[in-house]
Amino acid sequence: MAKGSGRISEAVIRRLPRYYRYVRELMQNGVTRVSSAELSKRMGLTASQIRQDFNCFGEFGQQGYGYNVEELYEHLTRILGLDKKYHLIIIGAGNIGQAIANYTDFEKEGFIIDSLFDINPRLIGLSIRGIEIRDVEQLGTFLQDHPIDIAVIATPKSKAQEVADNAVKYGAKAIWNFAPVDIAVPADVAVENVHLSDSLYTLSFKIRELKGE
Amino acid sequence: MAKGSGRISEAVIRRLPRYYRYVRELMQNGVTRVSSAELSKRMGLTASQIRQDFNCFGEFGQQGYGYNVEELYEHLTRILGLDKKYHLIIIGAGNIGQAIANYTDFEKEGFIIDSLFDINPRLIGLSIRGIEIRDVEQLGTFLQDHPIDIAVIATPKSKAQEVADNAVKYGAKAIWNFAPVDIAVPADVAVENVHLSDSLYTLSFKIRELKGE
DNA sequence: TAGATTGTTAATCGATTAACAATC
DNA sequence: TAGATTGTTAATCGATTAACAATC
Repeated sequence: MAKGSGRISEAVIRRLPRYYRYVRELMQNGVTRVSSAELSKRMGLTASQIRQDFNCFGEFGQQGYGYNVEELYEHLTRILGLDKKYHLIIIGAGNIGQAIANYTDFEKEGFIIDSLFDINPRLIGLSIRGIEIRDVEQLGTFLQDHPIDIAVIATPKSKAQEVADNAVKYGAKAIWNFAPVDIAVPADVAVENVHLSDSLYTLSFKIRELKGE
Repeated sequence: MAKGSGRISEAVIRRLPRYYRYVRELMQNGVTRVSSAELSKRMGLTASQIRQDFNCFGEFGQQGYGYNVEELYEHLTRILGLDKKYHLIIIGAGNIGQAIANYTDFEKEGFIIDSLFDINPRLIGLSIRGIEIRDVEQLGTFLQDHPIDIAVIATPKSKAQEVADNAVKYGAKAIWNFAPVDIAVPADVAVENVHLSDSLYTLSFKIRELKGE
């Protein structure tokens, strides 16, 4: 099977952004080369695993040398699809929706927020960083004129599946869901469920566990 | 080895909050019993895995009957440590810090936010939902008088490790980190790194993958 | 060249799934 | 009782780690 064409396991996918972060950091610090052994020490993984992971996508290193940091960074950028631009909308302009809209780092990475949507008349018409909050009723009309890649779901859980379905119907290729419910999507749509409360509960679990109860 | 005392794998821990959510939903819908087969269909897991997972913590079911929903919910609540109260502080009162402070659901679950902290003089002295924003310089003094369980890190990444260290020094048992850097903590402290950008990058990865590129 | 480190195969480990006796 | 479904053991699968030949 040709490199880069095989199905990548979820475990590997989860590690990719971490590699990207660590290698970017090295690059920013002016480091020009790194071995899997050095990276393994920094990241708390085995060198073996790092080499296996990279080799899912190609041969990025050189025997006796290691990896060229800049090259590796470029590979990871491309693998993650971060060499492209993505158009987003945020559905739900409450706390989370606004926090994401205000977070400028995503835009620097090529994730462009085209609009927010909400059901609340007091919010509709306002802008966040110049991004207009529109009536969620206009979602379909808007998407017909402005094709998007990613719909961010930041509604209460009761509306989450419905607005996600709508976004998919109008061409969204991915759902980034912050509502505390698992969103179901067709097989050709990507979904990431970010469950903040789940994350918090694992902390209370671990606190209890560490206390030895 | 006695039930409930063995080391629980990370994979099981990640599924626990999901079980909790689904079982709570069943309970709220008035369902009184559920079999592992029914739950498996709803959650997209195998019935075998569900039974294995539950049996890490005890024997919650009954042959020929299944699981009593209310009992199972109580077990999961206790397992996750959600039968207790937790005191939190939020360090960094920017977008994410404020969004979390405004999110009232956590409080309902027993996670009490005692204070926010920031470095910005314009924010210090303000309140969010009655929770005061204090000068981050006062973190140590505050924690000496108000012991906390969880420190939420919502600072820029350059300050994240430093404020986490400080929180741990003054008795924090867990770190909930939203800064885009991996926080290191002693072995007796729990940590959850919530990397929103990592999550977003897996979406761009998957979009590319689904397109078959 | 000699030393270093990769890419890759083989071995190990752990997690998931299947099977089924126990029992409600 | 007969049917259903658990708890648990055994089998399978996949992911991680170890080892090492290839090679820079």
